[in-house]
Amino acid sequence: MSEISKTYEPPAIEAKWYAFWEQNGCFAADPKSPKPAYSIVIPPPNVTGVLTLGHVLNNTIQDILARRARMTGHEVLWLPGTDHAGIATQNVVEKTLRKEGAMKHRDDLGREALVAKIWEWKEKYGGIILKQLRALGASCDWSRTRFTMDEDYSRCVSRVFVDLYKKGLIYRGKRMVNWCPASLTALSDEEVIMKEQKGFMYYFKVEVADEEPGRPRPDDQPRGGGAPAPCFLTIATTRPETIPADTAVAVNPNDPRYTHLIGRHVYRALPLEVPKEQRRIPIIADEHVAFDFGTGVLKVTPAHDKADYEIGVRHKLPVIDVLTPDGHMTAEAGADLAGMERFAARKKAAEILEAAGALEKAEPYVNNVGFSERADVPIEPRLSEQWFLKYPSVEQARACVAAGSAAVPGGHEDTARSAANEEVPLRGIGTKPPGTAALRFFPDRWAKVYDHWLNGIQDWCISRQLWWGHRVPVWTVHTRLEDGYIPNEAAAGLACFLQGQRKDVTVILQKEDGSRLDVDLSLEETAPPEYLNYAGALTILVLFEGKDSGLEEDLVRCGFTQDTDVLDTWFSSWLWPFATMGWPEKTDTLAKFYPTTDLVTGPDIIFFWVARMIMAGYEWMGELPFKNVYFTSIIRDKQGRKLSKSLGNSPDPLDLIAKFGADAVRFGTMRSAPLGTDVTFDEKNIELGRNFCTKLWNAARFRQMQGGETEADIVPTLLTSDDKWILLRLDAAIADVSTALAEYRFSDAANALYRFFWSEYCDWYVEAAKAALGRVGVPPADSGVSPESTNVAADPSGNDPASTPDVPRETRGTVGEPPTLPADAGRKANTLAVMDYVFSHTLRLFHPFMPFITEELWQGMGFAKDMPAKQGGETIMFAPWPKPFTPEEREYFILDETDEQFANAKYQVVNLGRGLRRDFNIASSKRVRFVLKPNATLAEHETAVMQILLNAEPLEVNAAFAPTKGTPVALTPLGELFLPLDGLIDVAAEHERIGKELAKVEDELAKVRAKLADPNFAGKVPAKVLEDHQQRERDWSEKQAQLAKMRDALGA
RNA sequence: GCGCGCUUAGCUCAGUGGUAGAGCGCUUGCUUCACACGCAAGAAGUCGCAGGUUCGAACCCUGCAGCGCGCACCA
Repeated sequence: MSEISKTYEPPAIEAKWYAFWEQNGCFAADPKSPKPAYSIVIPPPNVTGVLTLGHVLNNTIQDILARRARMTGHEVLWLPGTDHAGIATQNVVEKTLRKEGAMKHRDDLGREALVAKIWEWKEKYGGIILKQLRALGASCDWSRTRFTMDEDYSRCVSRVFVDLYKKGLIYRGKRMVNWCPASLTALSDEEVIMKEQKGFMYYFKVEVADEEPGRPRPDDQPRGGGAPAPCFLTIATTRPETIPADTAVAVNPNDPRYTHLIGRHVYRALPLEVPKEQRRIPIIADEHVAFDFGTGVLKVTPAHDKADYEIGVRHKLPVIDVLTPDGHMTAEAGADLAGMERFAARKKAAEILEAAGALEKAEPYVNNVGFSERADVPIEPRLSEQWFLKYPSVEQARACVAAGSAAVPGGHEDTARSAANEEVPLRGIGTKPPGTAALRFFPDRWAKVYDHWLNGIQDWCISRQLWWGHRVPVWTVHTRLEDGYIPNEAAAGLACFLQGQRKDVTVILQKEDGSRLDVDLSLEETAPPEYLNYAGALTILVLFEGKDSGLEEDLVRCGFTQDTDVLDTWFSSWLWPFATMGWPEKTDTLAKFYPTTDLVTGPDIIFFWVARMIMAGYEWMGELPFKNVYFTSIIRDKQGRKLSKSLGNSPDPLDLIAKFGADAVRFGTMRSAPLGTDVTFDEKNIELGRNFCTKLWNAARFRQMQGGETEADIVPTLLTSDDKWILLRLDAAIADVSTALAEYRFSDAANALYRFFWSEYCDWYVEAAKAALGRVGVPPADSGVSPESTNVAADPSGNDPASTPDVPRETRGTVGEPPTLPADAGRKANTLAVMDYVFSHTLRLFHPFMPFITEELWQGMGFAKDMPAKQGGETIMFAPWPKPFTPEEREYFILDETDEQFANAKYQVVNLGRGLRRDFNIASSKRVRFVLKPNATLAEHETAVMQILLNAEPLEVNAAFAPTKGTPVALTPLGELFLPLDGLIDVAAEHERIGKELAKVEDELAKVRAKLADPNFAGKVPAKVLEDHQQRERDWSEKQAQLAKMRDALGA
């Protein structure tokens, strides 16, 4: 590290080390490795996507997990890749093509040409986000990058489709689905987002029909109290434009207002030009109708409402469709509305009703409307022919999830994680008995959400009317079966051949009603009676996995056509954990790395992806695809809004990396994103990360300036109280960070590191160490002795004041001015050794969070040289993860609480002295005389440390000090600390100052005494608490006595 | 409607029964020879409200209010 700049300059260093890691295969996962496996699959970002802060958060966490796992001796696979993201990608490319004028509508290009264009686009832009992940430092095994439309992957998709079809879980049917009029495709329930919409509730009346034979008109038949029955019914609706599609009016069978009308008819209000008699629709009774909503009369529109469709099925109502796929009115809606866009038509329909005198009122109304997740337009319930899946392995998926983090026993390293694999009793969720669950969610509250969803799932609509995606692998021909023969000989012949010769091809005969005809065509003569008995429409379906051009040609020649739909993107994503590892082959990779260890993803795709992956894992691998799921925070802006491109509140992470450095972005993000809560993005946090990198950099620079050998052995007998203090603080930090990481509390880990390094190591230890190091650049008094020769006559360590002999170099009581402070060579070397020890461990703790700067310093400071090649010698990536001291190590370094307490007492003296400075307006840069009247013997070294930290000149230690009346003084754990102010004494001011402090002390004393005086307290409190309070009482009262004495000494 | 979460310093948030914390911001003083992306010292909180449990509650329980989210929806 020559020519070290004052600030850390990331770009060159990041590029250098990333290339180094990649070139040296540091990210590569070896299935043959004897090390235990750790694996994680990336949630594949959209192939056309660019990096967002959400990705930064998510992938930094994954990288931290992966990097730490390498350091704890695991063979790590972090598998990267991208998702073809059907609708999103096709939208993006279509939009671009339209903008370029290459087409107006996708039909202008045609399916093949458009798909080719999207592939071109993918090749050109598909790698962007993966490159951006590299800039972040992600340690993915790039050689294994997968794409959900890779040939192998596509084969997996068609394979599971065929498998599910054979299992009878996939079926095609005409159903009400969520239709997106913008993307022109069906959507799954999960792709619909309910949003509150302001609109109107329209009340309109319809005339009850004039009578059929034998029935009186309603107004001829007064009920009960003699009030005439209405000849009009009033109906409330938010969608008047669908009136032309109404095929009934429904009331609750138990609603006394309307029971007498059930079975009669009304005249539908629209379209006006249709003769009245053709608008007659029945009044039916259905339990679904609520008494108290609207007027209690429901218009039934089977074509355009899910619930109405079901009513229609129950009552065998006709279906009239008045909406085109792209959301315009059809001719059936009537001349006034035909061709209009649906929302314009709504207004128009209301106007028509009003003009006709049928509209009673229109009240402002807020209701929830389903929106298409991608296109952000209201969806239409629409009756259409789609493919559906009955979810597989639902019961296992429900049984496997337990509550997470809270149940983790405290501990380091792998305790928490291995607990997940064992049958430890965990806090269960819902009805699950503890111990049966194998999968844990962090934070655990998502388990409930997951469970709730699984409880009520509906079949999954998996077909999409798009072109970009996996085409449904089903070829069909429609024919007939007559007298046991299929007239379409070519098709029959091919089907027969396939069923007999091609075990990899599934041939299914389907009857008109959708049921299967279970027949082996190759054994025609022994066909079962069912085959011979059935005559009628027949569909031959051919299913096979992967691509087979020869077979496809044959199928086309014989009149088969492939289904035109593609599959929902998630129908491929749910296979991600094993389809990326070579399934269905039994690969080494699967054997070693499946099931994966952790999954890190956003809670927004818990249903889309997580739940379905769990089912797929059980269904095809027989076990869970991962052991722990960490749900990331959602990042919001300062106004609490989600970050989004359209709002313009989404900073480009690449800009942030360029401005602050990748490590700063990573650290800042992690520090501010706690487990389980949303996080507000603030560039200040990234700035903090940058500042912290600079601090780390400079602390390293300071160490380098001291010279000396790197990582010399520590001589325990030479350790000062400061040395022992920092070693113990390091020990605590190692434990804290390790535990926090094991429990997925990344922000806690980052905070622990920040606090340790900045507030403890830099603020106290480095400053205190300057006493032992002497002045920078000035050779120690006995230079010439090599630093590692620790046997030279050295000052005994300062932790035993009583045994401190005369130290000739230093003047008694007053230490010389700092610039000439001499240092003992042995102690200096030992201090450097301690610094190196702390530094090398700290860098390792930091590495998962800040990979670049830690590698640079690891190599630059020479720590790598001292390690075995594969354990830190080549890169910090494989350096062993620090462990807390063993009891033996504690004993070896002679670490105990006394040293820690003494160091703390010393730092308290310093704090109090600095307080005096402040109170008397003495600049911290000005060296002033302090006098400590000690309450015990102090070693020279300890005095020197306090002198440096106080910036005192001199710090006089004088047990017999007799201050001028009014000299400012502070009570410290090591004695009275005076700040003599020659000639500037203000007795009154000092009197007031002490009076204030005394008041504070007396206040505290009163509080603790009140507690102790309460007989309930002493009687019921645990012994430890009682002792603490008693000690507090003693401390406060001692301080009170001293302060009172000081005040009295000042006189009135 | 059901469920979940949040409410602590000006801001963002830690804090699972025993003396209220951090970062940012603010105030004051410092070009102290690693670092002004820094150092030092400060000011600043009836811990959302009301009850309860307890010797003791920011913390546990109950209720309420406000904010956010998810699920289900009645046209």
